[in-house]
Amino acid sequence: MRLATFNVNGIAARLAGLLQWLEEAKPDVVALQEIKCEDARFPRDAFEARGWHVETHGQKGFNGVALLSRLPLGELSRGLPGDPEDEQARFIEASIGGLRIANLYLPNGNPQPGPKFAYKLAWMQRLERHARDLLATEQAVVLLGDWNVCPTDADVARPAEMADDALCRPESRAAFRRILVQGWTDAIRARFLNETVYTYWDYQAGAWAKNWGLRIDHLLLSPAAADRMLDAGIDRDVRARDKASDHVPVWVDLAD
DNA sequence: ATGCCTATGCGACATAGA
Repeated sequence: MRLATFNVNGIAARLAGLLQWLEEAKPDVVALQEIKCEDARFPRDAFEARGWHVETHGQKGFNGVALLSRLPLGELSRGLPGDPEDEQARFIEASIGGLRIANLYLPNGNPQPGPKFAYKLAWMQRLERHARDLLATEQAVVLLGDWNVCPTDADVARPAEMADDALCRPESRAAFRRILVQGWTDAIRARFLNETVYTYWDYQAGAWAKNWGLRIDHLLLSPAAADRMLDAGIDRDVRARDKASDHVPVWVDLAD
């Protein structure tokens, strides 16, 4: 079973490219971030016509997440628990084929310091609590998405230039680490232990051509899920295509 | 030190991204 995460940076702008990648990569479940549309405007028909089950948690203009699945989705929940006042669409979770799949779009947090960074850290604190609850089920859980955190300097092409960025701040990294050490496996880092791999390249300054990237899209596996991991990868060639997102698809294969 | 690019919205610039 192949599970993937892909920040599409606008589903309307990315529909053709996403459909092409789905045909090539043949994932079973895809977690999308930054669909940038309300639920009613998500191009659900294009996916359903190709055999996908679709669930969305969108909002106008910004943010928004969705799950595509070959199998039906059950026990659906929208929004990260812990703050009923939070109106940003950044989280959707469902059960698919015996797995619990949680799709997140973690706040960017820039500029830092400031209210956006405070929101990021508060959101991560809520995520830490929810991640602990998910682990306590002892189910196979995959917590995947755009985390907007570079876990270490090994995940940043130009660490000196990024040192004060919200994606690299010690507070962001500590919050990520607090979740990781609960017992999650970072699938990509486990697969590429000592390799330099990125999942995002800025549109600006020729970042792709210079391989000035970041590793910010992560798949965290609960112990029961990690036991089933067969392979993981980053479809980096997608970044070179016309009308590409600034992120590329990142995936893991789990034994059935 | 800053902008570099891209997407969206009721749009002719502003905001957000990372």
